[in-house]
Amino acid sequence: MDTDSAIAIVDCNNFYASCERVVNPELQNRPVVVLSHNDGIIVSRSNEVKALGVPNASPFFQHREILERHNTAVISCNHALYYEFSHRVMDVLNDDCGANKIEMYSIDEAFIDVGVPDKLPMLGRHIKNAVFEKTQIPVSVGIARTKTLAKLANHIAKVSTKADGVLDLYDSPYTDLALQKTHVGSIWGIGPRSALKLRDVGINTAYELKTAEPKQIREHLNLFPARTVRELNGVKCLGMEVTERSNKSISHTRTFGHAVSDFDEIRNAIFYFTTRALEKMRWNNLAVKSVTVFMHTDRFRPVPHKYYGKHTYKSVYYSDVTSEIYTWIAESLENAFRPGFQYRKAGVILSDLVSPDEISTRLFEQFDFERRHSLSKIIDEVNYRYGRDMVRFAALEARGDWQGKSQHRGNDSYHMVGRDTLGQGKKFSKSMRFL
DNA sequence: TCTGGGGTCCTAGGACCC
DNA sequence: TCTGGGGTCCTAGGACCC
Repeated sequence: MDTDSAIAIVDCNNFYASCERVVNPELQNRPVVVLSHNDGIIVSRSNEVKALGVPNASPFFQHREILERHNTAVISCNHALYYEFSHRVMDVLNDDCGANKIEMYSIDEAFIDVGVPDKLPMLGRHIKNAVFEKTQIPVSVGIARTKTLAKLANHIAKVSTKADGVLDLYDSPYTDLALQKTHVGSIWGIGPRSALKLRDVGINTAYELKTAEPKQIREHLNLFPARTVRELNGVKCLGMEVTERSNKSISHTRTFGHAVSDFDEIRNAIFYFTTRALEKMRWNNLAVKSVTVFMHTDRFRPVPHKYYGKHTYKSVYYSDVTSEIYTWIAESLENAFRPGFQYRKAGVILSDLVSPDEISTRLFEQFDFERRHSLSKIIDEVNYRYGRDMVRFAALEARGDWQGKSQHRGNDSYHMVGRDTLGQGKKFSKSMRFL
């Protein structure tokens, strides 16, 4: 790792809300919120909504009134749309920003190793302008010696009118001042729990954390915050992760529209989740050895009986064959399910993933395995081309009472765009995370 | 009435072995 | 009453991120 090179982080402002504004310009002059699945919580806010004091990731119903009073556009999330814009933004960064290396960190953020150019602020300004010109998505750019400091620079660039979206702290005399003005909980990697513990030992600002004894930090927190302290001091501890890394787990989980206690209904949901997760797994060319099924009762409101059920089935070999993995899931489901509870949420997690070339040959079953493997692939293909679950196994009941509803769906046409562009996303598939 | 979903990494502690 | 110590592997849960 080049210890001198500067790291920029480019972060899209209010990404989901910004995407919605690009495709619907009438939203430009209105406050905008984007809601999660089932319209449960707010996952993206325009600046106007932030100014109203509505926090991110908070339940929509708690803020409905104030949002309506301010004529806020309320929109159900449309992931296909955000994927599409994510690719567009990443393409600009790839082609047009003097990058040595790019790490796509999330759907709306990328770290860029920009080497050691003469005029970093000018480069930052160029990146911001280029992305906006070509995608209409506003971004902020933070530049520094380490990822943690770059994140801080970005944070300030977003809120400071003087910075106007670009801040360079690479060799800046203002770095310590910026750290003094920043609450320790705003530092990347320091969450609410750690911030409380640090407060107990008299550390409140990022600057106090920077100048703390690493040993003292290790005594109170764990390894990661200790690394954060060194990063605040300009020592690179977190490198660029440029190479594609395959997922360590793939999951599909949902909160039900209402409480469900019937086994068959839970079973339908679980097999539906499994099917979605397996599609994603095969799309990423992976096979699985461990599957987990879980279900639990309502976390937020009192129920007669609480229950958190979970079971992991560990196979002795890997597979990517739907019919086979269904039998593992069925066993986990039987183990995790207890009758008599009001379930509110359930899910499936695939872990212990590996690419199929590494699957050891199963001599005695080889023929049958190959045959079923091809069948799974064919079903994926048909569903991809003609729509979800056009072809499916008898175990899968696609629709059920358990499904919730999104009330604020807008134009659905972008769902097709998402499908068409799935392939182009491959090179960025490494650490895709979703809000 | 209405409280998300998809990830990663780290650690403490139990089980087991010699 | 006495009742090792060191190593490894596994797992559940915590913390964090977007």
